[in-house]
Amino acid sequence: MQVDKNMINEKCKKKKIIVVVGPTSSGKTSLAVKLAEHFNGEIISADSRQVYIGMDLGTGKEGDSVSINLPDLGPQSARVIHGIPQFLIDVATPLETYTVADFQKQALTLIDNFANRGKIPIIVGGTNLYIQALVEGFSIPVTDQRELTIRQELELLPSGEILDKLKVLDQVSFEKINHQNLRRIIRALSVTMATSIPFSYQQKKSGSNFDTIYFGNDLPRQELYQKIDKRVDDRIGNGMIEEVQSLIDSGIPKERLISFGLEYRYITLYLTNEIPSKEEMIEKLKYAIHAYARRQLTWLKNRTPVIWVKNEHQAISQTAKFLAK
RNA sequence: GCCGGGGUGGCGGAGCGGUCAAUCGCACCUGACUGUAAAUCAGGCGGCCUAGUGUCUACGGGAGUUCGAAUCUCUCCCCCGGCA
Repeated sequence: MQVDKNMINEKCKKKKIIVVVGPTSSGKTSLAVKLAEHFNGEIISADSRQVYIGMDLGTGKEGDSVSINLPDLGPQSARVIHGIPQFLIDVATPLETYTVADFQKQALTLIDNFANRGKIPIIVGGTNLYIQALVEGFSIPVTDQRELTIRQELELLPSGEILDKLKVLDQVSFEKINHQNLRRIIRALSVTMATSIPFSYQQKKSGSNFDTIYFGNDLPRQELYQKIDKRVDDRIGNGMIEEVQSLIDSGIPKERLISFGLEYRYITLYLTNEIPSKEEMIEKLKYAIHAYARRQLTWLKNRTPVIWVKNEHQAISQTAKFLAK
């Protein structure tokens, strides 16, 4: 009984955060801005590509680019829409590697800062891993130079050898991760080797640090695809190809751009003639984005309790209840 | 009109007498996911059901040959190229 009471107190102490998720092109940003306006919030972007400076059209950054001086934290780059700032945009160069762990740390810092200023944190973005890591408090296995070196060495080995090693050192990961998925197999092995602790034992959750409500815009699949296609056409018209060209010109390696996926991948392939025609590139890009949207939905479907809304009014009334409780 | 080539699943495209409900690619559907995650990877994909070495309808239409046809023959329809 006493335990129960503590748990309730604990729960009440948790910070409330609002999270807007959903597939690309589903209108997350505008929903988030509406909620922020309505409930005195500020936005943290959870988008693994919008963090990069100079990748604007291709990632769909919106609003005016500004620098905001936050107490204790100093100047922060942000984009402002209708007076609402969005943080964690333009925080790294495309040559730097920005990871979930960076996001987790920076978002946590910002949430504290928001709390001090009486702002409700609204997390919006398509990178579901980032959101889950933040909300559920993933303790992410350490990566240091040693681990990176081991990883690079492993990448040169034949897959059979890599699998044999993993089987010996971390049976759980060996069984859990699909053997074709070398990227994840190698990461599990390199962490295990670098730390001498099986990767699978290190994937802990500290539990939810927050009292969280999730929203997503509910859209029929066909309508989603149409919006995606239109958005691609519009952005091409607005100079997205030129943006990628200028990234190439500024010295970002083609392989790096290709590794970003979607617009950066397909446009780079077109600019380097690996995809000969513009029409073909655009078609492939659209289909790739459809597939990406499906992956996002799969993720959410099986692990996130999303309230799917038809319009912002539904989200606003649900949020009002959530904040009042 | 004549001479060639061709009509296969939502699309592209294999198959050219049996092991074909039909290789493969695309679209589409489903799933995995803890320091690259817009990444990386896996499965499904004619209908039906008691879900199976089950059943039905299928390779432009029709008629044949054959134990057996998407595969051979005839005929009709339609496309493409050449000659008129």
